[in-house]
Amino acid sequence: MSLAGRPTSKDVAHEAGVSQSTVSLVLGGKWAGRVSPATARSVRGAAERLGYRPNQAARNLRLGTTRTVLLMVPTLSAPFFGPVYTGAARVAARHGFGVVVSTWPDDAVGPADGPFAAPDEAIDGILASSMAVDALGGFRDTPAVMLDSGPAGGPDGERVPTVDFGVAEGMRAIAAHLAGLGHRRIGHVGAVVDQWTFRARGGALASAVAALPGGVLTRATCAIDVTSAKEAAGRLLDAPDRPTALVCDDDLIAAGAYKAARARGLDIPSDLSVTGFDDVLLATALEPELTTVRLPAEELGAQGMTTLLDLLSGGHPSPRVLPGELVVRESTAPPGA
Amino acid sequence: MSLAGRPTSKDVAHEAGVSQSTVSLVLGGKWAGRVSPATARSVRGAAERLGYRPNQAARNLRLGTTRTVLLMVPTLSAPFFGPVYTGAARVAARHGFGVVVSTWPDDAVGPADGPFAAPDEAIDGILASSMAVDALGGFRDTPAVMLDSGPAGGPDGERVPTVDFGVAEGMRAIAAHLAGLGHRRIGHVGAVVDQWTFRARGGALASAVAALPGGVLTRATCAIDVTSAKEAAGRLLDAPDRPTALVCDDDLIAAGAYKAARARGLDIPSDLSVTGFDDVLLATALEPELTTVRLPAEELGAQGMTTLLDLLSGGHPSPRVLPGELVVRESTAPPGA
DNA sequence: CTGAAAGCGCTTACAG
DNA sequence: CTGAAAGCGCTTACAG
Repeated sequence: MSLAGRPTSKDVAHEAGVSQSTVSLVLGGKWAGRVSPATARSVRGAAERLGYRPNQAARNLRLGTTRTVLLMVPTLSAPFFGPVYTGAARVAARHGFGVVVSTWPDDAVGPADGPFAAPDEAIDGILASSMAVDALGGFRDTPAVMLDSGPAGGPDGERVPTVDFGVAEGMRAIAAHLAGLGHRRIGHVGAVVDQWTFRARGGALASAVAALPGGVLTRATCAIDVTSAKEAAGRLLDAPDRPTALVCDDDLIAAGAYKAARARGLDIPSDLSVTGFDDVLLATALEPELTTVRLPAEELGAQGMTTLLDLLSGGHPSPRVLPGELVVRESTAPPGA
Repeated sequence: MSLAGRPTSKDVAHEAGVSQSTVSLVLGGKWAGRVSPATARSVRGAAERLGYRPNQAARNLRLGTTRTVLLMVPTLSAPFFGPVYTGAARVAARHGFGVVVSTWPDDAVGPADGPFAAPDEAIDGILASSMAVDALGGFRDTPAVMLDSGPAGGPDGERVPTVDFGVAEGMRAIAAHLAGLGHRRIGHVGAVVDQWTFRARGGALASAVAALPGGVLTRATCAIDVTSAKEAAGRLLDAPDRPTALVCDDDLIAAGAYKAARARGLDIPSDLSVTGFDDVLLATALEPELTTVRLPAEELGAQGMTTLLDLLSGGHPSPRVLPGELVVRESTAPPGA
């Protein structure tokens, strides 16, 4: 065993009484028809006994790969992206890959290579989540998978594998829930963020309300923060024929809508129904607890990594869609209940 | 230039008309007195022109290091740890280090090596955040820095460098704020989590109230979730001589306290003052906005990584304490206001 | 002050 | 079916 304490393939070879090549073949799973089953077995046994783990640096050097994937997210401070990372890192680890994160645009060094600067480390692939259109500009040559960025994924309509949430379907579930309760005048508090998911949410809601007999949709937009959301929701509530339900693009926006309602003496849900989107921790911390659509964030990361690994090994993964789930809590009720 | 498109130190050597060794010496910053300034300058110029970036895999293989640090956190789903990672990764990247995350105990494979299983990848060091005592058991031989784990950091009282928040000081600020408002009967809704930070919070509050003339402290504990917190706060509010202020160990617990108060028809802050701890997004989403102590999570990660890097290069970093900041919002007022 | 050479631990043609 | 050898790109004694 090497002095540093960590056994190498040479040690395994010595222990098993074979050559280093044979060890590599067996442990790399490429021995079929090239090494006798008995030899293979003894190599495995030796590796096990020694607690051998291949040196990734050597492997990477030899293969010219890094076994590192870059996850690009808008921010890690929003509660949504922690789980995305967790899911991605979990499946990456199972395949001996590491995940480094870069946030955008915060950490971008400059616009030289497009929105993103080249990463410090060399990487094998990119997982880009919730990006604005064409954000991937500078990385045309690196295998990439786009998450939560729409089925058209990729700059210039190039085919990039995608994993998305079924947000339109989720929004339709909210609209149906509200319609079933008797709501007809719906207010949409939308996020002014240049991301596919918000366009999809807005579009789905508009169609659903248009298809509803007597349905009327009003709309105000805001940034995804409580103050801005409160102000936008207030505009909707102060209009004549105020809506009986406010559909918010995000749970945090719903928190702002709560404040706007309370400031006007409106009770939730008896005077006003409110819905969110995402189902983050906040949803059950609010009072009343928020009716919203749960988006499986960790699953997005996991499926995204699975897709990227497939792509890296030469596959042609097809687009995936992860359904959202309507979670009915206490913030919705029949109008004037 | 190598075929793959990425220049190597050989390419730089050729471009500058020197040997590979000289390139390595210059770019590694070890040329003082060994290479002439003129040569050094020309090497730098060549590297710049070619856009040379050293191959980390080769460097790691040669040096026997991985330039990878493991960040261990209880979970990435709590809003606190995303920023910790961000801060750590930011300073790591500046030094060519990557950060991999493992959550505990979720991802632990088994108790064979103590609470933590050996990581898949070889690593150079560990950053352990908010761990229970002795959680580091299995890693005695790896350089580690403990974050948010108390100044006594490390198993068996071994000296492990630490970075902590000034939570006692923060809790004293809350107590002083409440005392200044006129509160004497204080209820503590504490987290039943085996972490230093919560013991420190509880201890500091107990001392502060004990030192307050006429001060009376009651106490209930709960898990860090809204339902459990609501129940614990309720017990305090239902006791005779109910407290006029509830000091909560965490912002999420404060959200539960809000619910307990409302369920009893108590207005915040006129009937009851409530404080939180951490200042996560939730604090301003609640109504009224929460008075709390801001803990610089991203700074914790950044300082922790700085400390670990210092340790890895042979230094003896001394413990650091990051002060928290009292943020007074709308959830506190004089009793009976 | 500068260069030739060894070697980190792997994988993969190549030869037998 | 198995082994000897080359080489990935670095850093660091060592020789000059």
